[in-house]
Amino acid sequence: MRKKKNDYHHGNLAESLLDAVDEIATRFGLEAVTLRACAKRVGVSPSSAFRHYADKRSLFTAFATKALLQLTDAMSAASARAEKNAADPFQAVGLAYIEFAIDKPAFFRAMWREEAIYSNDDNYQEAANALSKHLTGGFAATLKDNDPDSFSTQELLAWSAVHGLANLLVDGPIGNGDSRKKKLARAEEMIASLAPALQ
Amino acid sequence: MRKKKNDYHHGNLAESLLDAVDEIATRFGLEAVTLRACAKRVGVSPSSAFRHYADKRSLFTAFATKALLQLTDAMSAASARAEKNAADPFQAVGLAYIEFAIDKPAFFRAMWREEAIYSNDDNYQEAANALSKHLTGGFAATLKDNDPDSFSTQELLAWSAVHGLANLLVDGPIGNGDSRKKKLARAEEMIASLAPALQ
DNA sequence: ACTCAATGTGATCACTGTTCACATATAATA
DNA sequence: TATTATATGTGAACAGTGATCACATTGAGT
Repeated sequence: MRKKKNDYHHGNLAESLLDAVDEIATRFGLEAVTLRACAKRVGVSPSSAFRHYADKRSLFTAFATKALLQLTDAMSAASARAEKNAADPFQAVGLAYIEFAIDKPAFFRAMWREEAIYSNDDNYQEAANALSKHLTGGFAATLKDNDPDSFSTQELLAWSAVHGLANLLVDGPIGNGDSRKKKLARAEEMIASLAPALQ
Repeated sequence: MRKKKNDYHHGNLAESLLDAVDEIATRFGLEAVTLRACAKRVGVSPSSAFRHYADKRSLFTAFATKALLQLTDAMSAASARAEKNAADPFQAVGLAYIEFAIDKPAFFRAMWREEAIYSNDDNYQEAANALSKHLTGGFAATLKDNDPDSFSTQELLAWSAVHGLANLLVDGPIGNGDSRKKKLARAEEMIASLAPALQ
């Protein structure tokens, strides 16, 4: 969204660049995301990006941070919805996690890519901690939880299973040709089968 | 290993380049792996790499393939060892998977990086299938298995949990400062806790 | 109306993957 | 053994990349 008259100042470049990352990554893959391509897509000169991000890695860090926040929101929403519907909350939250990975693979891929981001960035860590807290708090308050500040074995198992399937679906040999619906059905099965280990 | 007298022909460039990828990725991360850096490390001109790999992505594909083979071997070995020692075979195989991820993060990261490899490459697919077969065959013959050609829910759960924890350890917020021993202990706990879901 | 900090530009740099004509070594053949 | 053919390595180039910096343009606060 540029202003009408004066194109010189964009007005919302920092955020728009993140959108550009999303669009390019979604269409051509994260590897194809180029600072110049993002700038061009936003309609701005390449060097202008550096007024908002120190370097490419910083841009990716902001993108990953956004991903963490979105996922946290999705889990909260799923948890609330399940509570209202008296549905199984762990099933709902776990499914939301995998749904996010399937629907927004660019965000999901960027989220934990240690090598492409500054994982000690303040905003990033804050978002990561918020997500972790969601999980150590009993996987979004769906599991019994003794110590809210560290992962119990069961919390770790729950996260690992969900995170693992999400990864296998996005970047692995599982469900390659399958429809979204089928993938989610598969995920639902898997999560359900986990129940006996989460008593 | 160069010949002594005539440096002109390297003799084993294709394989040596893969070693260079490993070394550079292990030291500085996969993102830092550059064709020119690999060539320099091997002591050869940058363009010579193209006699053996069509492009950088092909080199990465070969590297990922090597990773798949190594992981398959490690799982086989663990399975055999467990059988000999009458130890729990699933525990052993799952732990071998995570051990591989911890000890060879460069290989583990490259293995399924859909966007950086040609995942339809013949050799890659063959190696991926070999690994999958290991798993659909009952997670390395440790789980009861009805259909060896597809993943049962339990097989999928087992792989997801192990794969997920491996990813969280390598590229995630779990066990960041922890020692190798502590990470493996954590993994062992998690795998053990999975047992009730694998009946 | 004027200043000044914030934001965008264009030229330029070193480095990257890639190509290609050419150089060199090994293997095959005569 | 001498000669050829094939495989392998080289050096100079190319366009595209992230990054820097002096400069241009703007809008907010005085």
